[in-house]
Amino acid sequence: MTTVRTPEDWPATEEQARAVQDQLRARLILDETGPPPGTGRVTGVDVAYDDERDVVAAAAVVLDASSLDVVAEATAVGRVSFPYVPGLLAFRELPTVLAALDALPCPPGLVVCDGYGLACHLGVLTGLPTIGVAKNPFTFTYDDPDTPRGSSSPLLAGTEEVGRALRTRDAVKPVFVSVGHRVSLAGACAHTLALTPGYRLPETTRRADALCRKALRETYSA
DNA sequence: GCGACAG
DNA sequence: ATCTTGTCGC
Repeated sequence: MTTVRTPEDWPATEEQARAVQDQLRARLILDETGPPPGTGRVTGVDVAYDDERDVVAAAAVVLDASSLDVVAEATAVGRVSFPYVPGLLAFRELPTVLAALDALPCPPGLVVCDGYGLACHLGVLTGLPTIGVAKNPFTFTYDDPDTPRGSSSPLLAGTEEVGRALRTRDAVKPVFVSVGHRVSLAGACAHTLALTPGYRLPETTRRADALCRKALRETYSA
């Protein structure tokens, strides 16, 4: 119910993919604050691969934003539709993620993605508010944030701030938060902190990661 | 030009 | 992402 999928969104070549991404960029909404952290629902999405068999499994796990309890979940399995090309991850991951989101019995609320452009791409395609939380800085640079949880520092592409390195646990490697669609960077960081009461990574991505791995396993045992 | 790089 | 054992620590 949230999917918008047209043929031109899923190009076969790198060149076409870049052209599609350039088109989608114009539809990004970056002037909204986003939903208040701790309210409504928050959904994590993730995918697991079996490159041997060319299979990809995606999961979407919906949490109550206040309690962080799981209120719904769905999975989808498909074929790998695009190679891993840094900068074009969305074309590899999103087809199956969209299928998993479609299979949910309720609206997902805010969606949390692993990685950078994924959240932007998914947000534009679905209209949903999205944010990105990555485990690595990719090609960007940053200075180490202060030790306490909640500290952050700019994530930079040259001099442009493209996100924040955000400490979610005292003295532990930060996560890398970026905006997706319809949520400010400050809002994305606030959501990330609300989703990390006990671990470095957001509960959304932890739950989605576990579920897509299980879905991939069960693809063979069932 | 080459290498590295989210997942 | 995935391949992979044990190990240190709360």
